[in-house]
Amino acid sequence: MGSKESGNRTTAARHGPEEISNKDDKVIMKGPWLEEEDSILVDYIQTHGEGHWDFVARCTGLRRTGKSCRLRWLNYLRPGIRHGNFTLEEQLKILELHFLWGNRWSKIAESLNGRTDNEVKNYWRTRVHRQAKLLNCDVNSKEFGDIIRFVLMPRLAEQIRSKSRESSQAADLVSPAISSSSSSNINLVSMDSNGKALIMKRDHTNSLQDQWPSIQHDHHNEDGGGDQVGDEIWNDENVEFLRQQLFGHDDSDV
DNA sequence: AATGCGACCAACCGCCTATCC
DNA sequence: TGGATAGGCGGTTGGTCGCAT
Repeated sequence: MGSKESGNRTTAARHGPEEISNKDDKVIMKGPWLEEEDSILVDYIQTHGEGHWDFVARCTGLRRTGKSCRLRWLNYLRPGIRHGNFTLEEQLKILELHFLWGNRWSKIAESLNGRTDNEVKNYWRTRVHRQAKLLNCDVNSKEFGDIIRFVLMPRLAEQIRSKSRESSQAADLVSPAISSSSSSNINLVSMDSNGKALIMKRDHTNSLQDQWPSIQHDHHNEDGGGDQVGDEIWNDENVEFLRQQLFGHDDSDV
């Protein structure tokens, strides 16, 4: 995901696991997993299947807790896991689904092929929180939620559409964003010819799905993904755009 | 070259729920 | 029915890296 480190990160190579005695005086390992531990776990699960994690930990002789084995498998070793940068579509989907479901990371992750809840959560807590801070907003505030839904998301949708057009791909991606559930009306957003957001009040009787069909992701990269360098929604251009929408002027000191 | 700082992310923690006995 | 246990999930921590100074 991040540009700083990616791929098969076995941190134990740099800083090994630590032995801890638990309350039963059994030694358990904590910290980064060793490659050897990984292969033991993978071998076991390929033979016996997932589940019964405490049993797995005991049977394999891994001095890990069942929980630790489960986490390592689900977040790292499981087949089909994709690491690397989120694509624009994935980032947009995260914003959309977070609006719908809140911090239901595992539920959101289910909708993103090969991504883990941990990755989605980390994305939200690093990127989104940071941008909220830069915009002087509380990430949980209605103000920030609105600016994401009514300004950033339609803008991204348009960017994705143009990109799809460019690459001659079908791109029936996103319809206008919808307001927070706390509001009695639903705000519909579109953009004027200058790219300025137009926020309109809507009747709340229209269903969410009617107004904003789900983003389609069939076309996204299945073979490793996250390779679209530069597909960062929080780029300078978009952040500046958000600032202008929020504060109505070019204020890069905010 | 050394240092400080922010970003990133793997792994752990603690709570909640489901299941079993 | 209720206690024990395992699994699942969201929140948090801490190590590492890259960049700025």
